[in-house]
Amino acid sequence: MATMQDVAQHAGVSIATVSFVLNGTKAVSEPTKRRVESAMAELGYRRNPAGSALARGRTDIIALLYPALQRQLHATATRFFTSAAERAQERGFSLVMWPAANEAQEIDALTKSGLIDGVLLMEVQLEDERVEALRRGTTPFALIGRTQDPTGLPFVDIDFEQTVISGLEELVARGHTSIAFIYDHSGPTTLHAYGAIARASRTFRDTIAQSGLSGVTVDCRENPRAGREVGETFRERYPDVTAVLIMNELASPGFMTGLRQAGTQVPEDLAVLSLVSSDTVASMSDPELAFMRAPAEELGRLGTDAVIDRITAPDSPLPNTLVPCEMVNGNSLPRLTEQA
Amino acid sequence: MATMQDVAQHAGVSIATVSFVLNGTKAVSEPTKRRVESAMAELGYRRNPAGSALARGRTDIIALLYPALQRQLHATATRFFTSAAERAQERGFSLVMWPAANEAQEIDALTKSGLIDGVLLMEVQLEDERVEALRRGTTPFALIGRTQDPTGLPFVDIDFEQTVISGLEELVARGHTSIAFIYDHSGPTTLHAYGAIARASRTFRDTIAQSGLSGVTVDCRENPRAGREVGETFRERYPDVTAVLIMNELASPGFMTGLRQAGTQVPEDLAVLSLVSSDTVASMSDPELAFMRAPAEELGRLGTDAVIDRITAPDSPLPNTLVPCEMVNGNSLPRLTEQA
DNA sequence: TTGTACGCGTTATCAT
DNA sequence: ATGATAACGCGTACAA
Repeated sequence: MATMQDVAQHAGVSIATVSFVLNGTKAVSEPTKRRVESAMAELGYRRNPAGSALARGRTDIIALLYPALQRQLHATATRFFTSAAERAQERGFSLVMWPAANEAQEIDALTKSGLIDGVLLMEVQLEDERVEALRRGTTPFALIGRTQDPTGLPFVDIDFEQTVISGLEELVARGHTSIAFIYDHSGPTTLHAYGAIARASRTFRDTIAQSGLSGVTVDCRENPRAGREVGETFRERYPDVTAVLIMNELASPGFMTGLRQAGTQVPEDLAVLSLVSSDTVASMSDPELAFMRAPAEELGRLGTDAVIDRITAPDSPLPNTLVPCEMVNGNSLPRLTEQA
Repeated sequence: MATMQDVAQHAGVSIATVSFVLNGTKAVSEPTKRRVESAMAELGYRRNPAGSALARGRTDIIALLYPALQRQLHATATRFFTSAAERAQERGFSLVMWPAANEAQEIDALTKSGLIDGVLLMEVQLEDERVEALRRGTTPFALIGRTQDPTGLPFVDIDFEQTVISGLEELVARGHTSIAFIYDHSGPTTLHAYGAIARASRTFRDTIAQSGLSGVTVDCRENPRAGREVGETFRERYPDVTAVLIMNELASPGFMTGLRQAGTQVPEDLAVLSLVSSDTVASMSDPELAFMRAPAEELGRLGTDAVIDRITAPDSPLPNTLVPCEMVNGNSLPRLTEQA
């Protein structure tokens, strides 16, 4: 509750001097600096954010927008959040998770509220009205993910193209030539149609075509029950397929359960590789899933850096970093040595 | 960006009048009220939160503290968050999820920062230094959960006692007399030792003793892999047990997988009821788990109401509401009619 | 190097 | 019923 005024009196200096040592705004002689600092310590002084915000026109608060109301907040998203928050703190900002904000209207309300200096948007769709809303506005922002044409937008994203290619290589290295790709097809009419899926599925199709492999795509909604249904009929519907890439973290445990239910052995009858997943979910299945781990921590950090850079240096170049997933071995793929 | 000054000029009134109509502080004649309101609309005026916070000494921001860094943010927690945020908005507050804050020190930093009017604390342990920190401080708060002796603390919580009793009744009604209770025993030395587990396990023991049933408790860490290990050896280690209560959402899918791996049929060989869980996780297993659904939405609302009441009416009685879980049928219990 | 003084946007008191 | 105006706590020209 002590104010700068109190500190100034206690140290026998003016309020301006206190501000200078607090913010490093101007040089202050060592002795006075010490006096001020010990006065602050004694009084337990803390800067009042409201006063500071009013004077500077900034709050140093960043909102992480995640459409949790519709999408399940899965383990991967948690890792984004915590790493982003840590990085923000390192740079003197508070990053908090802001609820809702699924629609452009809510974005406008949030940005115009003045409470927020910047926005970090997750789960970006190919066509995303929230991105348009941010673009129209003046609040600094960055995307974790990207729209169809991210030109002129600051973003960091998973390198889905590279991830799918790497995943396919893992399968091909094990001799597979008939491969299925499972993901949620619900399409651009739903919230789930984010760029991740569009980019990954396109890469799958292109790579399959170029390499003379045989590939099919299989639809599966993002919940365990849907995964189970697909798993139960998979062998029957796709008898020639020997390997699966599944990019659907929430459905993957169900899928594995469904396979087992139908007597399909993994990896003997079917090899499975889960794309863009996490240790927690991968280890729910038996056998434990081999998976490509989402680089959540790194993207959280990079995303936070991107927003803060937009805030503090609006003229800095737009970041557009892509980070691939990292392969983690499980027991749902045959061992490579068998083929080598 | 329009200020009250702008609105006042536009409407031909004083800045004070604008404030009055904005806050309903004092009566204003209909005609002037209209003029002011249309001026606000035209200019797209929005109150500046920093200015307001400075003048009122309040920010109208509530922090939801969840130790996401150590604990997985599971589906149930998401439901808490969204319902709490909704309720806060209805009452004119912003509720945001604040990262970290696992330790008393972080609580102090947060509450003294002045950014926050109130705190809603989740995952409360029986002995919780964070609660002590809140108690020492002056920031209004409420708990979702409770400590060993919650006297004098504002809290809302799941009625674990009732939930366990109801769960046992479901099993007894199906003729089971030898029952296991699976949960994480890691104990008071870890973060996981929160009141939920302590209360539930005590109730289990007490009820078993009083009713002449046979019961055992089984340790299992909160991750799918641990669940699987327990599942794989369960039948062998506890051949007489015919029914299981499992209060460990993260481990439950692994447990079911482990049972199946070991050839243990559910519910024929073993009936399973998951306590304090969610649809998403319950439906990951096959057969789908019968479970007692955590009343997350209701607790989120009640918790938010509790904090806001502490803020706006510090003399109001301390809330201490308990809400039991609701039974949801799955396929992991035999049908009741078989026994009736 | 340090101090004075004004402005940031709102709220609330005290006049009128 | 409405208007002037003094806080609220901090940042920063501008002065000294």
